[in-house]
Amino acid sequence: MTIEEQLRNSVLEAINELYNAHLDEKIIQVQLTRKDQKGDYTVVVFPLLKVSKKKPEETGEDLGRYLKEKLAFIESYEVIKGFLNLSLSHSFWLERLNGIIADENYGFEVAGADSPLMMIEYSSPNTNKPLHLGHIRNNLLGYSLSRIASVTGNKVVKTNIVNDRGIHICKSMLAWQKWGQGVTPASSGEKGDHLVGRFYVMFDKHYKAELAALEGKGLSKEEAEKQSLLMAEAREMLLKWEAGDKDVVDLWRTMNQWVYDGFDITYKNLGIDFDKIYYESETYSVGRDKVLEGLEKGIFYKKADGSVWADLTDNGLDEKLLLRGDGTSVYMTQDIGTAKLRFDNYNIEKMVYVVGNEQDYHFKVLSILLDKLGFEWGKDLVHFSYGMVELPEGKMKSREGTVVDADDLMEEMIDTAREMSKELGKLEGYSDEDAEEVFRMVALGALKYFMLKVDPKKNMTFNPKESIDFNGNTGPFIQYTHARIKSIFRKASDKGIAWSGSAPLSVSLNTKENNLVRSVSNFPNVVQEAGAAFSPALIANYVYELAKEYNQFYHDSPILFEEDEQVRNMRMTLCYAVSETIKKGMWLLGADVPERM
RNA sequence: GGUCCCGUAGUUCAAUGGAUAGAAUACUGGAUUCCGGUUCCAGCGAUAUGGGUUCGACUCCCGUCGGGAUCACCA
Repeated sequence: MTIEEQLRNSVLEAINELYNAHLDEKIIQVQLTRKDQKGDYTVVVFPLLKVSKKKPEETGEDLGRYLKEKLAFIESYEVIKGFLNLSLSHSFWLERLNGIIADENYGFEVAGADSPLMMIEYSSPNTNKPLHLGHIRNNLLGYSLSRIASVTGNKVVKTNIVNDRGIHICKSMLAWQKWGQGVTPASSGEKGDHLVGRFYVMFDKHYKAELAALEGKGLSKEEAEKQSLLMAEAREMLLKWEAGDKDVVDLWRTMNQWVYDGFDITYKNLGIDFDKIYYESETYSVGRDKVLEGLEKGIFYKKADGSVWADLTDNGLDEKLLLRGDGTSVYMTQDIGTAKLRFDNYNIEKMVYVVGNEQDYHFKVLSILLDKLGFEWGKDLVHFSYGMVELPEGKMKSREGTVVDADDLMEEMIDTAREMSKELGKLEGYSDEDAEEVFRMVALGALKYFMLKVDPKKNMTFNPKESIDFNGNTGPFIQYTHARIKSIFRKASDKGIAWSGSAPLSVSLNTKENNLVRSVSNFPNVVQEAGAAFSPALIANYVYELAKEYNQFYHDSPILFEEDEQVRNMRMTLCYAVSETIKKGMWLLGADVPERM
């Protein structure tokens, strides 16, 4: 039972005994006491006034007296306005501290055999262009969420749907055929996804030129689009692909493989992975079958040109295209098939889609369509909708070439980390490989922390320079704090200063020490909240706060220089607990912490 | 135009309906015999706007203004 739960139960008891009343547990508010007040936990008295029928101060006083008497760990209390602030005894906190460091999984609720299964989809790239900054936020959110879910009592399957077919893929294939002159990643040394992306852009350029030429002849934009030969060729290619035309399929396989090889490198560098990958090319036909089935059952309808639609006007939405006039599938079609396959493959309790908020409408529709098709889980899908990433210079626009490539960004961040670390010169004795590993940790830690500290729902501005600053609310600042603690322990063994491995219960704590123990002790609550709210940002903000608190403690408390052995052991225990908590918190963000940096 | 999301210090971000709206950065001033000064302390400075609900509103409701997304035989 957590401290809050104990307090909440005791408050309920108190209300029962003092006022002969019963209240719903939910309205009892127990929270950590604000830093500027004396105390550890605060009970908000206002909601109790209706049963106490007394003034807030008197009610708080009643409650404080009762709790202090009943709970041995309450040392003192103070009532300020409508708030009852409880101070817990130092020996209680110290005992707790020892319990925390003895438990490797403190704060983590590991899944058992009966735990619910959560499937989390993220990344979901198209195989026509390389990953960019927006994908990075997606991947980091998905990966962090999966870690958080895995330590809040869920079995987790990380999944990815690769959008490897469709008209957009045909565009890059066509461009390569026409203008590629047989170039390959091997022949050019270009990373596969970048090479294919280049041809996608090339198609677009030629297509635009063709449209301009047609419009120059007096055609309207719509007419020009209809008459475009390039687009006609792309559409024809898609038809051939769906018909299984050997040449087209061979080319598709070859070019997709180039892209996969490229993606693998990017994922590896980003430090993320998947348990199960679905390919749209393998799921779209399942979706098409379901759509045709729905058509037979009269759930959907066909227009004169043969296209299949869902009428969602009863749901307050529009009509939605499910199959084109020529019978080929669209995005929605495959998502129906993918969902069906997943629920066939796994005993999914909760399906989470990490997809940007520009697709809010799409998922609303998907959910309704699945429901209409008779899947009882359709309406329970969770669209984890996150905001766009912008740069200090403004929005990324592919047309204007201001898209930040994921590989380039990571490389630049690593370069910066390398320069900064070399200036510090704390890596003497490290091999080049080990040092490079540290540069990577710092660069990626900076990127991940910066992206994840922001509420996922909101749009954000990513500032690469600011993110890797070793000062401020950044990943490197947190990593630095961890490295410094590790340095203390190295120094201790150099100097032959032993650590007893736990804190003596008899020492007293100063305010900063007390706050630190309380913060470390609160870690499990933060993890649970982050799991419930699907919010890595809560973890990030917590870890930062902890690091900052630690630095305040560190600044004015001698640790190894402390002469009182008992106090020294307590402080070293505290240091250890903080370093472990920072490490775990950063792990939940998918970030590593170095021993030195 | 319909629907949805968002407006908090100069800037980037916080705040389960709870106390005097917190940080970071920038700027100004200060600390330090030291275990990693990439530290610590102080100052400066904000809830777009008008109503409503509440003991209590950045938070919930309605209006106005501003920004974004979406409403594709793109994904």
